Amino acid sequence: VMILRSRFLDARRKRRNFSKQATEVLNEYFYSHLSNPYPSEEAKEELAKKGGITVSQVSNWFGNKRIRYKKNMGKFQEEANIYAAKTAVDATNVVAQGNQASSPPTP
Amino acid sequence: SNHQETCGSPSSETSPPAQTFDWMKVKRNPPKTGKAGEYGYVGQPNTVRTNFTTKQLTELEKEFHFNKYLTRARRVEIAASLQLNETQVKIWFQNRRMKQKKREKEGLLPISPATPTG
DNA sequence: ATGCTATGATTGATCGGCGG
DNA sequence: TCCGCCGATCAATCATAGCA
Repeated sequence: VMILRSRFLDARRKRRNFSKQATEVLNEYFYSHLSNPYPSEEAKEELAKKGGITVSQVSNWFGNKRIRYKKNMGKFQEEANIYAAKTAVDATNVVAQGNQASSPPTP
Repeated sequence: SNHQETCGSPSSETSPPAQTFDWMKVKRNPPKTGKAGEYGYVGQPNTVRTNFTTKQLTELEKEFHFNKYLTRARRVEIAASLQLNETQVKIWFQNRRMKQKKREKEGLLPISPATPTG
């Protein structure tokens, strides 16, 4: 078999989990835009900058997050509640929202 | 430059952030890549992503370095040569071009301004 | 060490929009 | 009207990281 899957073991060999900061920023955006978690290219750049990761990584993160979220919504309820409380800027009621989707109130 | 999509029918709005929005219901149609071609016809859509062999990938890569874009004629040749559909060859080249574009873009400023956080 | 889950990356293929 | 391409995304899978 040899499982030609070898693929020369691409680059995904050694990966590092994102920092707490990055994960925090990404989740905040995701759950505060749960009705439409599709950040624009511009928003991705913003998130990438804040999280200290690349735009591609932001895209990958959202891609994985969306798929895994809808695949098993129940598993994310707890997480959803946590972030929903942090920032509630759901687009379902966006009418005249200003622009504060990002500005963690210093505790 | 994308869809807007308004929530379909989240049911009760007085519930926690557990609503079901349209994007959660999105479903892709199964691939119509009726591989086969060797022993005849296989009307049964693959339903699964085709796994290209190392050989096929090597040939496609080689061709890509020669030409980033394919002509109809060339596509037919390669498809027959590698026993793939013309569509698969076409799609492979499109994905390959996008991949190249991404690589070029990243290999330009992946250098982040120091991150002492480790 | 062993086993399972979480997660980032890769990639064949789809979706919608454009242009020829 | 049909076809190819682009850009974004989906969906399945790979391989490793992390935890018990």
